[in-house]
Amino acid sequence: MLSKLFDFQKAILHIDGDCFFASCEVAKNPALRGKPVVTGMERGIVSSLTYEAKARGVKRAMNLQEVRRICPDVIFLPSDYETYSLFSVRMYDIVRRYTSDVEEYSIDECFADLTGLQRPMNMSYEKMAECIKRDLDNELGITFSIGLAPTKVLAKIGSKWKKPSGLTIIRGREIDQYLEKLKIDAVWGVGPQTTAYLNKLGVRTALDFAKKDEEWVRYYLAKPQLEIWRELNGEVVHEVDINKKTLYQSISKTKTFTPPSSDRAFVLSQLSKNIENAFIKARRYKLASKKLFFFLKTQDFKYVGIEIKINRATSTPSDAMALIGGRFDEVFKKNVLYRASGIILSDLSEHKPSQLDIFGEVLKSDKYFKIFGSVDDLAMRYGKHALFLGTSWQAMNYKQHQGDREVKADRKNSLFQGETIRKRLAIPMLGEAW
DNA sequence: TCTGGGGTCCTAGGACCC
DNA sequence: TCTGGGGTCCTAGGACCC
Repeated sequence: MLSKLFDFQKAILHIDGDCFFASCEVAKNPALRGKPVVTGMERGIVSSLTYEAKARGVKRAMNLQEVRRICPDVIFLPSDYETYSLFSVRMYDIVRRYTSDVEEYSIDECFADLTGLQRPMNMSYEKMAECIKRDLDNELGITFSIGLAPTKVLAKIGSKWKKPSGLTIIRGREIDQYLEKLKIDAVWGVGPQTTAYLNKLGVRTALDFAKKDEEWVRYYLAKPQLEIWRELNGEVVHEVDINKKTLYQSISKTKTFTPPSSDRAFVLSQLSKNIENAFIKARRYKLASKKLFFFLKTQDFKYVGIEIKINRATSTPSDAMALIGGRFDEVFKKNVLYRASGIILSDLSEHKPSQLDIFGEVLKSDKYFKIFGSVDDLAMRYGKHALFLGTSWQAMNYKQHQGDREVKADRKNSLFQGETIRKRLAIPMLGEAW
């Protein structure tokens, strides 16, 4: 009797940790409970914040000084991803006590499909949602907001409906009541561009959109929006996907430097450092890349970059810098101010020991691979960037100015040590050529 | 939110082939 | 040289998400 409408429909749960990172910190250290806690210290920018901090006017992406000014007793902590990941795994495991149909959507969110479980669990869907929430809140010391609805898009709306610590059930018959009060841009998958476009077409609320007929949607919009439209109308398009996300499709590293610069050597060294960091990550996951995209971001937020394809996948920055260095000037222009540089590694594959080829390139590349194996070992012992490319030198020693404060570039060990080791291993000063 | 960083997926259009 | 039609693959760029 409780959920007759669900008999013909799916029962999808969306579970969302409330201000997850900050909540993990509080759960880890109960003395912080009730205080304005913020994470993101390592970047000097607010990443996650407790409701106490929010109540004081702190917002995401706010910088350290600003936060200190409006909330002097703030507790600003560095991000601790290891801990957050542990909480994340515990969250998934608790939900899996009820159903194996769990999609690990992100570190603080998951979907679960409860369809057909009332008999085996001897519980209504509502009751299951309540139990899951109770277990999560009690066992993790973090509150969660949950949506229960016939589709993923609607379940997302449910979990956002009442925060923090809400449980919102959207039954098939009640969908319109919710959509009526929801602005279109609050729908999952509808961003600023689509919102502006839909507004122009007279669509303001999620209900305005859901009430359009299919022809209208097909005429004015594309596949992703058509799918959202279906889901808003209670039709399942996006199944809960229990397959773990496997390999990365891409690995990227970007860094903004302040103030912006038009100094070629400086900008190149920033890029070089990003490239090193990207490959450190690639090697950690035993991945090699065949496609490099490097870019610069101008002061007016335009991206300029070039894609370079490689015949043989690489996992070392030396290979990459050899290619990118030669083409850097196709992107870098004199007298232009740049505010960031970045690299995206894609076309990733598992790094395999290579075969010899007739050009000798492989030998050279393999040598680099071995060297960077040693670099990673050294990093484990002495800290990240104990050793780095000559081209990254400037970036490693660069002190960022942010307001009146100096932020040291992340360099834990003395440059001298790095330099010495670099010379001993005869890693070429790639920067010299450019 | 005048803009940090790391990702994924979709699509239009060109190249090339039969 | 001009004429059809259809398929696949790739790329560049856009849009969105956390």
